[in-house]
Amino acid sequence: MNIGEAAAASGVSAKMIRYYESILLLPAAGRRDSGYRDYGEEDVHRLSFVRRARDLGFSIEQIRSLLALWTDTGRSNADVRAIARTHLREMEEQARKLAAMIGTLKTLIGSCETGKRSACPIIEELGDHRPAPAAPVKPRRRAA
Amino acid sequence: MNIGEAAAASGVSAKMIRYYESILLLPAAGRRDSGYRDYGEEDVHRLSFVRRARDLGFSIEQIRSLLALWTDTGRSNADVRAIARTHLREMEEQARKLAAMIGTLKTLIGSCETGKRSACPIIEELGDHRPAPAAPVKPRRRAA
DNA sequence: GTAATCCTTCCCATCATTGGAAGGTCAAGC
DNA sequence: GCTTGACCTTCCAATGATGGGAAGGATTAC
Repeated sequence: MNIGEAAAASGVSAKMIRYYESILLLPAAGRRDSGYRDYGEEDVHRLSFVRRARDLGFSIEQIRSLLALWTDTGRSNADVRAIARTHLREMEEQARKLAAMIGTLKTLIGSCETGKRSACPIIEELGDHRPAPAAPVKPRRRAA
Repeated sequence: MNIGEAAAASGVSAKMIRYYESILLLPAAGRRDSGYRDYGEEDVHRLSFVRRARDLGFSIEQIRSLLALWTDTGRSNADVRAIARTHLREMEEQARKLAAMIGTLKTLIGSCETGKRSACPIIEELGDHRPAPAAPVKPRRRAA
């Protein structure tokens, strides 16, 4: 099958398939006389694997490792788990930060709701930390 | 003060300050005879505003709107809330997806933990949806 | 006066993905 | 046959936000 069909079958766009091939995430596809790339069951299978991994938020480099483990029949589950755990920690950290941002925003929106005109804390909070020397300013040799 | 000091005072890197100016997020800074950019209290204030908004995950375009509202003394709290709420919804959606991914990954890691060699579900799940004709592959003439 | 540190502009890289242009190929209808 | 249009090819560029670095001028501490 050609790249368009492989794309439809795997859920990875043709653009992305070519890109993945170019960065050597995927082996170079076979070619027909016309120059068209030719894909088989196995290829679609691998593409689907990549698609699922991307959906789970794995980076290309992580997927590269996972693919190697997948292909390598001698891989150990421990190796796979290690990659997954690392990624899990990253995602949990990301979730933590996101939750904090959401909390702050909710608070601000809530206060703004009840506040009167021109006292919206979203604006005030963002802008009015004036006394802020804020950052560890290395004095530079005087100036200002 | 020059750009380095403004950067330290606001928490926005000099690189970013120049970038923000180039995309017209910030007004062009005044220049000294030397060509150096010159910043004052007001500028640092605005930079801090941007910094805080970025920390809350607002996009540059959203910050552009917020800055306009901030500058505009006639702005209404409702406008500000609208932007904040939109952003909040986006973040909550993002958090939802992230939580789902984390849940899936945790399950996979957990199963892998107890599973025996070469039966790691992380690999199996990702790859073994083999019976997959997977997608409705109509003979030809289809888009991805 | 000199050396160190700042500043300036400009270009490049990232990460994953999409868009488009220019041109070749395939499968169908007439 | 020939046309049509969907498909494929490669290459180049852009996105968003940021960082890295080069080349050269300005400022400042000593």
